[in-house]
Amino acid sequence: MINYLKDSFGGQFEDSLLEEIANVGTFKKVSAGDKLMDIGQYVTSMPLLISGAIKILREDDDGDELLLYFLEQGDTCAMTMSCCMGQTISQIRAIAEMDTELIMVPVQKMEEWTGNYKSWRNFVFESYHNRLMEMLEAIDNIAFHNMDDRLIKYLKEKSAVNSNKLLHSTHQEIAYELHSSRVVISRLLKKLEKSGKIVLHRNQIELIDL
Amino acid sequence: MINYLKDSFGGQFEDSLLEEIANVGTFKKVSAGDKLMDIGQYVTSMPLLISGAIKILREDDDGDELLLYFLEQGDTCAMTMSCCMGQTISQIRAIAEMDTELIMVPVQKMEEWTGNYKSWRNFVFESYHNRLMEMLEAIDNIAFHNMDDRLIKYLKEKSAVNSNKLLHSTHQEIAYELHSSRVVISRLLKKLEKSGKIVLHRNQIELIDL
DNA sequence: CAGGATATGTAACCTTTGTTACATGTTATT
DNA sequence: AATAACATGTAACAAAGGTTACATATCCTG
Repeated sequence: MINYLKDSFGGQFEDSLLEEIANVGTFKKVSAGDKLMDIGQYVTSMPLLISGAIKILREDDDGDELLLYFLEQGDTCAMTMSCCMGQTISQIRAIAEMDTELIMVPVQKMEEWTGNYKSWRNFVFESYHNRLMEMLEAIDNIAFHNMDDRLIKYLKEKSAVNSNKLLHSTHQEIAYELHSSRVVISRLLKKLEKSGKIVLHRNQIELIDL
Repeated sequence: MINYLKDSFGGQFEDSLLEEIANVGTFKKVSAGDKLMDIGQYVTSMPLLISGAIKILREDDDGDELLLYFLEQGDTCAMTMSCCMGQTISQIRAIAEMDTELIMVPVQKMEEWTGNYKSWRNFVFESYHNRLMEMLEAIDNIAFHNMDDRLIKYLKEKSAVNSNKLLHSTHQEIAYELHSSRVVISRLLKKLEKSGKIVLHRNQIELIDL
């Protein structure tokens, strides 16, 4: 486990902290689509991402979803930390975007390290910072941009996270994550295809020139 | 100054920390409408709110605004902290909602206290938590609710922050903060008036039964 | 008090997005 | 191969919100 840790977090944590994490943390593998956390659940450990990616979603009262951002290697979930500290329930849903490896650290340790390790403190603050920035970006997207722009951005991000120009998504799935409807997404995708920016297949979207 | 501090933060900080804050902090009074921070500015001190309220806004490339949330007594600006730590520029605009008193603390101290005072650490984390939750709420508003609901919520919040059922706002101002247009806001306000929930005057809106 | 600036009311129209309905095509199951 | 389940394409329509234009009312200032 210590090697995994060094690969993903070695630059920023002292060896003694890496050892501590390795001692109390548990290694975990999840498959694409697995639900790691849901709205209303209590949070008892925080994840450190070794590989893969996790998508973070918000849901409204009617069960409609909205993709907020992705977590990737070296990230952690600021929401989790936030909830741990306040002993409150999760406000977000976390779903593995692909097969993902992570290390789960019990929340008690988190508090302890925050007092003892400056590097951990910085990591936690930086993590909060990153999440706040991603939330701002999410707000920019929905407040200031039309669905066609949001769709393009979504496709690009999905492609980047998966390191693949070929996306395995249905129109319905995209509609869920953008909080829109399937018909609207199909319409806009078709427009993008007609302008030569993508090619549509069943269950797949090929990014050509976005 | 120490007395102001005790009133607003006494419950959570040790006396020794309160004294330190009083020593290095500078007391500041701002008037309603004053701009405390703008997008792109460097951040060199963090504000602790003693009284009044500050509204936090996001702006897009075209200069259109969106109200994110209010800061009130006992709050601080997580964005500021976030920016201080990372030495980055502000991503938000802060404008005094009313006459406001605050204590400005130099950012260097902030880092130091984070190591030395557990109560300060908790305050910082709690602050991050609160801001993340408010950002989520802002996202819920714009993503999941129509303009009429958002307007009602806006009026209620504004009323609560100002402790006043009579709001001194023009339709144009409201349109800015909700990122809409004056005509739309006038239309919706008129609808609310017709259903007996508010009464409209020039420069003023009276909340009756929202 | 005349004239300009500001605030509001309202109609007509347009664009974007969402909804309903149905057709067609593809995949999986039996 | 027949059938069900799923994915996509598309038309027709509805609703929300944005835009333009103009009328009217109120306030401020010289």
